[in-house]
Formats: sequence, C-alpha cells, structure tokens
Amino acid sequence: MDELPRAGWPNEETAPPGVAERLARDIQAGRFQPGSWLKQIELQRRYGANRSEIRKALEHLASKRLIQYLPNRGYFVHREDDAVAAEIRDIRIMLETSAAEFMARNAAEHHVVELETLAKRFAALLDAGTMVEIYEVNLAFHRALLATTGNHSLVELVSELRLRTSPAPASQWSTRRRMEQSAREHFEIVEALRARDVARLHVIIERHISQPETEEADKGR
Amino acid sequence: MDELPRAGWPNEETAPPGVAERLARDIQAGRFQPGSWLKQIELQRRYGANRSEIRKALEHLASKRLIQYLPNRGYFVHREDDAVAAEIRDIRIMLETSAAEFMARNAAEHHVVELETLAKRFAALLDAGTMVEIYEVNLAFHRALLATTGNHSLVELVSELRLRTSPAPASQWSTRRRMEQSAREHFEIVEALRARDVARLHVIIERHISQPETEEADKGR
DNA sequence: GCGTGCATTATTGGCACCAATTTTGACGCC
DNA sequence: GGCGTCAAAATTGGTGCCAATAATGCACGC
Repeated sequence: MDELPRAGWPNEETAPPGVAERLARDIQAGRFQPGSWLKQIELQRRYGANRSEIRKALEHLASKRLIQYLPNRGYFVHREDDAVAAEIRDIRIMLETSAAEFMARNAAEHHVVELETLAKRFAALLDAGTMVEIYEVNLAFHRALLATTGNHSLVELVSELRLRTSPAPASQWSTRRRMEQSAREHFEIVEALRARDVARLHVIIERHISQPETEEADKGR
Repeated sequence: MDELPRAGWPNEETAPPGVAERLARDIQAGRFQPGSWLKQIELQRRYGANRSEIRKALEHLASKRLIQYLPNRGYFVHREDDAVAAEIRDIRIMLETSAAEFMARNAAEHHVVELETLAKRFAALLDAGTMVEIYEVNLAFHRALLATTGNHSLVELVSELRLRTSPAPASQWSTRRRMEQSAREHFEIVEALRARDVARLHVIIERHISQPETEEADKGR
C-alpha cells in the first residue's frame, strides 16, 4: 500500500541527464539557432529517444521559457528579447544582492575556501583556458556563492533565470578588460564575505552582475 | 515561408484557460490531496481532454514544482515542505523589498490609484466578503504592487513562487487581527509609494510578507 | 495470526497509424 | 515579374492498442 510517494533520486545532481537537460545544453551552446523550429522527428533521431520523451522534454523547456510553443506549429528556440533580458538582469541583481545578508550570516568557512578556490581558478583560466571553461567556472562561482545562503531554492531559481538569458554563444564574453575586472571582483567578494561585510558585499555584487553582461542591453537601449 | 515564428496571443491573460491552468487552480484550491496520485484517465474525464493534453499539462505543472513525477508511477500533488516553504518566503521577501526601489522610481499616479482601490476593497471585504474573495484581492494587490516596477517578468516570477507555497485551503488565513493588520499595511504601502519613500516601503513590505503567511512556518520550526 | 509468493488488476509508457493543420512548391494568370 | 490558387509534402496532434511496470488482493504455508 504505497500511498506515500517519495522522490526517487535524493540528489538531483547525480541523476542521469535526461533529454531535456541535453537539449537545454545544446540550445544554450547555440547548436540551435534562436527562432528555429525544433522538429520532433529530428530530435528523436538526435537523442535516440521516443516521441513521448521528446514531447515531455519540449514541454518542460517551454515552461522554463527556454523555448516557445505555438499550437499546430511546434516548439522553437526562444528569441532573445533585450527588454526581457534587462528585466531578468534586474531580478538577478535584486536576488543576489539581497542574498548578501544571508550569505554573511550563514556562510561557513569551508564555503569561503571553496569560493576562493573557484576565484583563483577563474583568474588562472583567463590566460590558459577556453571561453567555455571560463564561462563554466564563473557559473560555478556564482552558484557556490548563492549556496552559502543555505537557500537551495534560491540557487536553483537563479540558475533557471540564467538559462533564460544567457546568450547562445557563451563564447562571446565582453572584452579582456572586463574579464579581468570580474576576476578581481570575485576576490573582493570572497574577502567581503570572510569579513561578513554585508554592505560591501551588496555593492560589489551589484556592480559585478551589472557589468559583465550589460553590453547587449546597453547596445539595445 | 514563415520562418519567423511569432507568439500567438499578444496578451496571455486573455487566452482561454487550458487544462494546466484549471488543474493548477484545482490543486491550489485543495481539491486534490497533497501527495495523492493524479491519474491520467481520471484527469482525462474530469477536464474532457485527451491524453496528450493531460500529459502536457502534467509535465508543465511538474516543471513549475506544483506536482512531482516518478517514472513508471506518475504524477502526484506536491507535498508541502516547511523548509522549502521558508526558503521561498525568504526569496519573496528579497524580491519584493528590493523591488521597492523600482516601484518608487517607476510607479505612475494611476498605479497608486489602482492600489488604493484594491487596498480599500480588501479592507471592505474583511467584514462582507468570503475568505476566498479576500485571498484573491490580496493577490491582486500584490500583483499590482509589483506591476508598478514595470518589470513584467518579476510579476510573473513571484506569481509562480506563490503557486509553489500557497497552502491548499486558501480559506485558512491567520486570525482576524492579522487580516486587519494586513489591511492597514496595504494603506501604509500605498502612502509610502505615493511619497516615494523607498526605505519605508522596504520596511513595511518586509513586515507585511513575513507576517501573513508565517503561521505554518512558525508552527513547523 | 502473520508473512511470503503468486496471480490479478490498474496505470503508465511506447508504438504505429491516421487525421488535422500548416508549409512548401508549382502552375497559371494578370 | 509578381500574385493568387491549388495540389503535394511535411509536421504536429490524437487515438487505440499492446507491452512494461507497479500496486493490490488472495491463497498458501508456517
């Protein structure tokens, strides 16, 4: 009498990547043009999945706003909208700066150490790494930073918001100068966190988020 | 050669309510017990829809975290988790207090008037209205308040967050005293907004969100 | 009386096929 | 050459059926 359903995988991270995740990565990596149709038969072949799985994955990504749906037409890759992108950037700033208070309160020392490691790795990759590597470490840093709040829902929420904006060719960051600036700010954040300086955290994080990804938004306004 | 897909309904609000929306409302209203299985055949009958529609709606709500999915078992109504509920409450506080700045900057006079109307209606319903009506007007007030920021994505995001927590029987608010307190705070918010007093807005909104829905969280910790 | 194993039942999941809709391409007309 | 019309092709959407899997109930043995 199993009337008490329990979630299957205790740790979502360790679950095998499904079709939705793979498709999401492909879209994010720009392997599908924004605005192009996602034909179910093609996806079926590409991912070696059946129709049901494909439809489920498509609906999943549609409700995450990664793709859009039109009845009797199908699903197509979401088109970047400058206005919406700006809105989401604002939301991220609201969330991550407000989170500063929780970070300072809840961050343990091992969190700070991990962040420092990631900040160092990011800085090191500026010379040696590819754009994709840099992008991923930056992602990991922000994820880890938010994780210090202890609010897991917050981490996930921001990750989802990122999916909605991150421009397809992740390779095109800003200029070299900006990347170096970002690297410096990462260390500043770690320091401020270690010092439990909420106000300073607030300021740095706001500057940090506004900067790196504003070029498109600035151009568009 | 329509290679330029455009969204169909310009205004999402005016689109006819699909199965997902109806099911979401039914879950929110508590017509399905938390943890109970959502059998596709039953939903098919209930909503007069076919299997594909049902599956789409289920997957949609699952990715919104309103329900959960287990392979080969099906979908079941999401179980309220006090810890997660507290996390989401924190997120809402972060968002709505940070939004104060944008409200003060972007709110037009007609926004303030609309808010005042809603605040009055809320207060009036305390005596004359049903719990559901009060709940709905409160929802409308918060929605309208966020809408003054001009950030439509923010409005939607918070609405989705609400779906994830709002206790099934919306009828059970706190005590009468708290409802009166909420009504007072609504007017305070309107005043602070009219005065463009960001700091005061911040304080009132934080108190306002923390209060009304903490009873379950407080009980659980 | 209680647990175990087995058959039955219920439900999801996948498949093939057909219908409905849309897009594409071609043809003819102005 | 451009435009509208119409047929053909491609794609999504719906249905019924069967397999796979999980829950249920029952009989049996201890």
